[in-house]
Amino acid sequence: MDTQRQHRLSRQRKVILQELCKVDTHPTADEVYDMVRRIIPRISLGTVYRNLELLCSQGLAQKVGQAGGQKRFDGAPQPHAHLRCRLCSRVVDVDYPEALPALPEALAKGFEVSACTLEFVGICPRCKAQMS
Amino acid sequence: MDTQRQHRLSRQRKVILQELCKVDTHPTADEVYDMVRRIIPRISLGTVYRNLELLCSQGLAQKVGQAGGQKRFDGAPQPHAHLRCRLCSRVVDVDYPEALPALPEALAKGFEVSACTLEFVGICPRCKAQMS
DNA sequence: TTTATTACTAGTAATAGTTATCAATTGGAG
DNA sequence: CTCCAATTGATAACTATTACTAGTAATAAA
Repeated sequence: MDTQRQHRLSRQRKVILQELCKVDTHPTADEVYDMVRRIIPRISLGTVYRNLELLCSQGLAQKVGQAGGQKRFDGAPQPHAHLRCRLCSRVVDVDYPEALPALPEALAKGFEVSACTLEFVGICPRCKAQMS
Repeated sequence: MDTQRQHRLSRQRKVILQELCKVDTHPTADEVYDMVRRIIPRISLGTVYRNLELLCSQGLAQKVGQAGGQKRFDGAPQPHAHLRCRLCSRVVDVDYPEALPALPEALAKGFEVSACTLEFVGICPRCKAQMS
């Protein structure tokens, strides 16, 4: 564990976070790559991956999406519910009215719980139309 | 869409489902492969993947685990909450007391919602101990 | 029963997404 | 400015998963 390690705010890192926060489409790594390349044309895909991972570990972003599927990133750090399309994998935010549920200590099986994700799965309007 | 396609219950498929249902450890595809190989030594990994995928699509199993991470499979078809370790990726079941939350129609943004996953994320006891 | 058709399998090759490596560059503390 | 660890771009390597293929087994049709 290198908790000592310092981080710097490179131009690349700043732009990646800015662009990620601009959208609520939960882009994949290479969608972020495309967005950032419009500003820093010579940025490399590896840098994008590296920074998205770092931002997640710092709690400035989070990963969403299907287990096993391609990663998608969310620039909103506070927890909120998601709605995922079973067919096209698109993820959209949902304003879940109640607070996200908490887990009673007694059921946590010794885990130190720090977060909770709530995801609804279904078919999005676009895919539903295409199935006609 | 080949909704017409018939399915057969091959020995391989039957054993894969049986073995998956025996455990509550949410194994990865190649953990299932190891389990099944003790019974059908010459089974191929591709067959395991193919059948796990099919079982999920039939609602006889489900995928769990971290977005973007390695797939893990759960032989219990009814929805239930999970507890995932941030460090070792292990997933355990949790007896979440209340019914899983539902999403009001008005917030579904046109999605046809068919499922909901609730996952608590944290550090498992084993990893917590190792960090000392 | 034979024949035709379809689903399935093992084995293997191919793919896609992601991570690791490394020499060169850069941010930021002093 | 000077120095050095953090970071980068480029590319290679890796790993989980999927696709392909020829052969086999199950079911249906004749």
